[in-house]
Formats: sequence, structure tokens, C-alpha cells
Amino acid sequence: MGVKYAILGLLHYTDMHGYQIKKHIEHNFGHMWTVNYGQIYPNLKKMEGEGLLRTREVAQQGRPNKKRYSITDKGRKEFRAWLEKTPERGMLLRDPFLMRFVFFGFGDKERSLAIIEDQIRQYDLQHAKRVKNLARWQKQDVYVRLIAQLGLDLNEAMLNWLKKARQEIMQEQETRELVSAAR
Amino acid sequence: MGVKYAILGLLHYTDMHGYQIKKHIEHNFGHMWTVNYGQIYPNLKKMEGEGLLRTREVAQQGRPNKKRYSITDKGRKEFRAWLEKTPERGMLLRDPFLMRFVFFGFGDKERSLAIIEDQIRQYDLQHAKRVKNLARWQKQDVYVRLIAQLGLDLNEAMLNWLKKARQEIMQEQETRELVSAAR
DNA sequence: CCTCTCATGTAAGACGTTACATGATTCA
DNA sequence: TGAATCATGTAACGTCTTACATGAGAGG
Repeated sequence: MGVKYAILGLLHYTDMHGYQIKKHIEHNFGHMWTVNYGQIYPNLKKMEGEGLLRTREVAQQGRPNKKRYSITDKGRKEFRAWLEKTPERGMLLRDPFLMRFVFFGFGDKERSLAIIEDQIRQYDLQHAKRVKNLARWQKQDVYVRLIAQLGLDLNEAMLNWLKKARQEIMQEQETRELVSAAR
Repeated sequence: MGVKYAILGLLHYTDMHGYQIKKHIEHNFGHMWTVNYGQIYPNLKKMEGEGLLRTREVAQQGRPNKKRYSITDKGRKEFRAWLEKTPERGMLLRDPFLMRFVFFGFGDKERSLAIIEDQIRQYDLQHAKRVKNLARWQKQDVYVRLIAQLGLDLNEAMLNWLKKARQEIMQEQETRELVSAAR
């Protein structure tokens, strides 16, 4: 259900073939969303069968023929109906780091701090990437600009939290050391 | 791979049966994570077969016997190894609302604003719930407390962004109306 | 020379969700 | 009377990921 509407949405901008759609999704929804050909190509085929898309095949030499997809009126109508529905459920956040974090109390403190340090580096890099892309987003409509802003906001919130977490965990360690030193 | 380590982690605190594990996960990871029996019971069975868990059956009248699971040394070892690995990938965020939001430019503005309004209400409710649970979290270790704090932080970031978004979208509308009124 | 980009696709498997079946007890 | 809680489990069905196969041309 996920990729389907992303594809229909993207084809509102311009006709595309599968390879481009993947690139586009990675660029625009990237850092939070991954797609792969195993989802895209079967979906395109299925949607064509349902009359939501139309294909024009473009011959190429030395590589597989391109299939340029465009959205049909039926596709537009279905997309529109989806767009106006109230979202079926809330945000799902799954993060292998956070999953570990809850249980760090059962592990080694030094190792936990190293993993946190690594996450800070990761989010710093992401932040830089997002800032670099900002100019590109600014040319788009309000909604796309706002989504870009959300990416920055959440990134910032995570970074602040990670730094606060690092500090609190280190302090806890100091307290323990003081207690055992006092004995 | 997801539920497995959550189960091993929870069994570090106390022995539990499947029903309780589901309740626990919903309470502790809830609002971002959903689990169902279709995942839990087969996983428990499999993990018992691998020697990571041990069962004691508790007879009951009028309902299925309880199976109280406890973690084995092998389970603890495998959990520990997982805990200390650097997380395999970044945060994955999937949100049917945000998926729509990017494409709101192709839909009806009034409808989009109504959906945003609804999201604000939703996050307000969640915020209240999280605040109510804070006291319970404070009794736990640093890591659990920090995760609770992150929940609040991200909730707040989303709310601020939603309100900013609502305002910007409404203003855009006013500008358009002024332009057409001036003609 | 090697890696990246372009371009399509399939097959197998992992993972997740929904719905069903059973059935007593407790609470509104 | 009806719904929720307790308690286990399976089957069918979706979705997602990984790995494979093919192969030319561009750029470092």
C-alpha cells in the first residue's frame, strides 16, 4: 500500500520510468524511507493492469527498453480519493538504535556511550546533507518546503536529545565512581 | 528480527508469558511500535527451540494454560552480543499522514487543513498520555527515563511543526485571495 | 581497470497484519 | 446484556528485503 500512492503522486509531476521513480523516492523521501526494485516493478505492472497507469515503451540499444509510465484519469481519481482520506494510523518509528537504547542498562556503559557517539556523528552528517539540499526544496511548493523543514526539525531534536543523553549517562557513571571511591 | 530482541530484553526484568509480553511492549514501546500475537507466539516457540528461552507451564481452569517463559544463559549471551553491535541502519519513519502531506499541493486546501487539524488533536492527546505516564518512567533507570523524554521531545517538535505548517498554508491561501480580489 | 550509472526484472524468504477459533470471568 | 480482560494459538494473506541475472557506456 505504501509505494503505490507515492508512485501515483510522483507521476503527477512528470512521466517517469521505474528506475527514475526509485531515484526520486530516495531523494525526496530518503533518510526515512527505502524502496527497492522488488517493490517498484511488480507494482508498476499491477497498476498498469488496473488501468491506473499507461506505458510507452522506448527502445534502447545495449540495455533493457525503457518503459515510460504516465498516470491515467482513473489513476488521478484514485490518488485523489486516497489523499483526502484521514490517515489510517499514526506514525510508525522503528529504529534499531532506540530499540537497543532502552536496554542499555543490561550492557556495558563504555560500549553504550561509543554507540551514542556514533549516532551523533550520523545525525550530524544527515543534518549537513539536509542543509545542502534546502535550496533545492525552496523552489518547490509550500508542502514540500514544509516537509524539508520537518526533516531538519526532527534531526535537530534527535541531536539535542542524544547530547543530553550522553551527558546524563556520563554523569551517572561519575556518581557511581564517587560512591565506590568514598568507601 | 524485531520482536526477538525485545522479548529477550523484557525477560531480563522478569519471567513472562506471551500475553504479558504483548501488553508490555504496547505500554513501553507503544505509540511507535505495534506487535500482535501472530508475531509473538511463533517467535516464542522458535526461540524455545533454539534454547534461548525455557518454559514452565501453569495449569489454569477455564482458559488455556499459561506458559511462563524465562531467559536462559544462551539467550542472555545472544542478547548481549546484539546489544553491543552497532545498529545496522538508521531510523525508519513511516507515516501515512506525512506521505499525504507531500502531495497536498494536488488536493483540496480546505481538506488538507482539516487533516492537519486532526493531526494536531492526535498529537495533543498523545502528549497528554505521555505526561501522565512520566511518573511511572521516572522510577526506571536512566535509559528508560531518557527514552520517555525523547518521546516527549519528538511529540513537541511535531506539534510545533504542525502549527507552523497550518499557519503557512492558511497565509498562502490569503495571499491568493488578495490577488484575485485585486483583479 | 574498476566502479558507477543506466535499465529491467524475478525468486525466495523474512517479516507483519488480519481474522479466526475457543471460552470463562469480571465489570458496567 | 454486552463488552473487556485473560490466554493461547494458526492460516492466509500482504508487504518488504535480499540476492540474483543481464549488459553497455562513462568517468576517474
